[in-house]
Amino acid sequence: MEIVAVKTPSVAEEKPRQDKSYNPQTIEKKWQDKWEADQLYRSVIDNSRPKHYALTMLPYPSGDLHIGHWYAMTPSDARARYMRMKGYNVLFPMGFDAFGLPAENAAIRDGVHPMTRTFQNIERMRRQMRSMGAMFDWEREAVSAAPEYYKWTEWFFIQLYKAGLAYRKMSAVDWCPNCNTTLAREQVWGDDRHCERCNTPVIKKDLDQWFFKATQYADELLNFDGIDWPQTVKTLQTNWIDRSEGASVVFKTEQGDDIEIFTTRPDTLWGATFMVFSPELPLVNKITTEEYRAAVEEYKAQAARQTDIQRGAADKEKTGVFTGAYAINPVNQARIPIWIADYVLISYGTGAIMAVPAHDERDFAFAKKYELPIVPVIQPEGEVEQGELNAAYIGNGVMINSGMLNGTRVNTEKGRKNPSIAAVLDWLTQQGIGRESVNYRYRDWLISRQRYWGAPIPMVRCEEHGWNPVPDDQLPVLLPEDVEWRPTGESPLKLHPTWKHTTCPICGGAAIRETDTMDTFMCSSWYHLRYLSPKYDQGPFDAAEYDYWMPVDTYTGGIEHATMHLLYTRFFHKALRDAGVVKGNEPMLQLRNQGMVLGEDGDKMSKSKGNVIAPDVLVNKYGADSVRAYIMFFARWEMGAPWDSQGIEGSVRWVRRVWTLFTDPVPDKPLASSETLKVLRRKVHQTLRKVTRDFENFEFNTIISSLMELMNEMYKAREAGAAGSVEWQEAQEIYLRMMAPVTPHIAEELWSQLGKPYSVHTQQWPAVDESATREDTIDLPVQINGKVRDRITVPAEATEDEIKSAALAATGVVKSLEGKEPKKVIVVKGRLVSVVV
RNA sequence: GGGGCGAUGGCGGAAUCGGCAGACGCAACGGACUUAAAAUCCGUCGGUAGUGAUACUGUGAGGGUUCGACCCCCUCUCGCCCCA
Repeated sequence: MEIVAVKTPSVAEEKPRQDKSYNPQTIEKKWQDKWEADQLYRSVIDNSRPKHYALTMLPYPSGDLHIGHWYAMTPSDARARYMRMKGYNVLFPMGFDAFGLPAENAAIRDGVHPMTRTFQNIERMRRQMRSMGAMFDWEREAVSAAPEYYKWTEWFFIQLYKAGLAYRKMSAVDWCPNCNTTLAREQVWGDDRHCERCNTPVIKKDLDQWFFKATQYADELLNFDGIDWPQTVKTLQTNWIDRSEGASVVFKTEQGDDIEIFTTRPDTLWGATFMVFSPELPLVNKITTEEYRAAVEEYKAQAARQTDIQRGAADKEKTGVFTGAYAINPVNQARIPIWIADYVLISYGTGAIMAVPAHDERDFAFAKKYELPIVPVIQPEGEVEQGELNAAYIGNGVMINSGMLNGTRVNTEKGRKNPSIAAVLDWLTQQGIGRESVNYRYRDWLISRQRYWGAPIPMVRCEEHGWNPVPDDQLPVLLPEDVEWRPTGESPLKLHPTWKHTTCPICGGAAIRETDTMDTFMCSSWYHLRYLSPKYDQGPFDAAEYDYWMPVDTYTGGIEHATMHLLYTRFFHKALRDAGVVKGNEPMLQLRNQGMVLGEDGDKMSKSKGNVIAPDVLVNKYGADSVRAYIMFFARWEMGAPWDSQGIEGSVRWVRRVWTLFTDPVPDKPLASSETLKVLRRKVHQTLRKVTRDFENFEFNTIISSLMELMNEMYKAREAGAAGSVEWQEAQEIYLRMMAPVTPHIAEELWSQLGKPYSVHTQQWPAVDESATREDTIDLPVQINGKVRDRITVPAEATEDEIKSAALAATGVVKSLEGKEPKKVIVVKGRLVSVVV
């Protein structure tokens, strides 16, 4: 018999918690319905108010809203609400990134059509999102898999094509044999180069594919002027593009074909004693001599098998084989052997390098192993003679063995800042041997996917007229609904009996449609534009809406998209700008990244680990307000942290204690002293100042702490008889307005119970009364040689001399000084007094 | 191997410009209420010594700058991310 140990939560645990009077289930439903009926969150153009476009990354409709979605969305929602109360006309839309592999893979598994599944999932997630109480304007919802959306994704493809930014090329691409599709470079992960979706190691495959000329924008993408983005994202994008300055130099081979190489160190050209080609370089076949052909073929086969391991890893032993061929070093006519080695990658530069073993570590290791010549061309300054090198020399010095450029200084600067490089660049140009050039690791964007569930690439090919875009009046090219799901490696659209047959837009003759679909990053590169006018059919967006709302003022989402979505969308915007479709240089002015919620075990949440936290269960148990509060409270937003099921109790208590504070009958007490009321008012305005600053800075956790602190003070003031005073009333009104962005439902309910006008969410954010925040007296610690020995209380406006004498007169100070004369007394106003003896 | 980010009580975290380290919360412990439990309320809560006031010590480790360092500088250890 099987023994099954299942941890089922007790029924009591799952049931909504009953409370005397606070019942989140009731009030949350009540206000959500009212807000919707009143269209409280409709955002319409209003030229009398400044606009604020707040955007949070749209989710993929995977089926259920995850706690991670809440973590991303509720603080963004709270801040959007805060901005609205600050007087901005706020747009905070939501939608779904609805094309993509998971739905199609599920269809292959169980036969449910991706469209059916996707739209069912969207319906469920919409419902779950409503329970969050977010201020999403659902009238502006956009779904990328809907024909009225992807019509314009196709249209954008055509605009880029017409602008000369889309082209078709046969190329070796990363191919996932499990997903049966190509992957962009950033969709290939890890040391073993696996597919980001299914973890299968990728292989290389040659296919004819569509690309966007993203590299044309490489330099502009490196410029982040005018946008407030986290330094880490800027660094990640900069490293991803990886611009390097150097020279392109043509080497002749004895077999006839020239080969151009890129080098960042043209000043070491005279030390190039051999060349290394990538095994995949087509030229290898041509130059390999008969004597070496067998060895070369064997090495190539071995290298191809190793695509799944780290070929270029620094700690890996370098291997390679000689091709039997020779090249001529153009600077000194030296005859140098050509090798192939797997540490030279076909994807970087031209797939071939000049090897300078004396001054490059990898080349040095290679030369030592295969006993190739090593010729030093940089001599450390001051040294006259070098023995045999036992390591590559990388530092400063002067050029030697370099003909007429001998004696030129070499430093460690890159590009023209290095005098030796500058001199060689000029010399190369003058001699016509090479030219100054810039190389990027960044590649053009591979758009084609051999899958069904994506936006069709709106191109047709005719024997006579080649590739042409589908005319605008025939857009969208609709996906056929009746397709076969067999994962064959061909696009399902290709196997469809009729779909691909069409006519040529030029001659009207028979033509064939492109049967690949677009990378879904194409859909998400412009969704912020579709939100502006999701039902508009004269163009991708309504120009009036664009002019009012764009650019996005605040964009929030995960940092994992740094080199993917966030880079694509910047490229896309710039390309559209040049195609005359949009204005401005950047789509999103301010970016902030949230961290990740981990499982309670500290691991990434996953179904297989069983550590997934379901927000629906929490909402049912505690109410959305408490869940929202805890999400904002439990970690630094940009850091994230493991979930803590016990920790949420603190936020639940806070919400309930606020309820009690506002709804319990006023205690029958004599009115509090004016001092008590003054202290209360001071705390209220100090808290308001802090909360305001924290909202500005996305510091959500301390917003909640400050509100908890103020609540504790209000409880004390209430005990002291503050209730009923003007100060108490002000405290209540400010408190609810501060709370409204965080816990919108309870704030609205208590606001209405106070008899204040609907809605709390359309109230002005309260203004800080700076005079109220000032303290009358201040406590200052007095340090003697850096150790706190006493504390003094002085009037807030005390002068430095008064503070000094008060400090020296303090009993603890006198005792510690033991009659010694202080050498120096430092008074830091409002902070402390430091006495040095 | 290179680059980036980080390390603060049992836990999550706070400390705005170099100025009282540990706000706020969780957990734990003690108490009140209750027939009892839950909930609620009050209190304690970095470590060591002490009945205690208090003293010493303490922000990954070691050093430096400074009247004063979680914060700035140098070296190192560990963790995460990106690139090789």
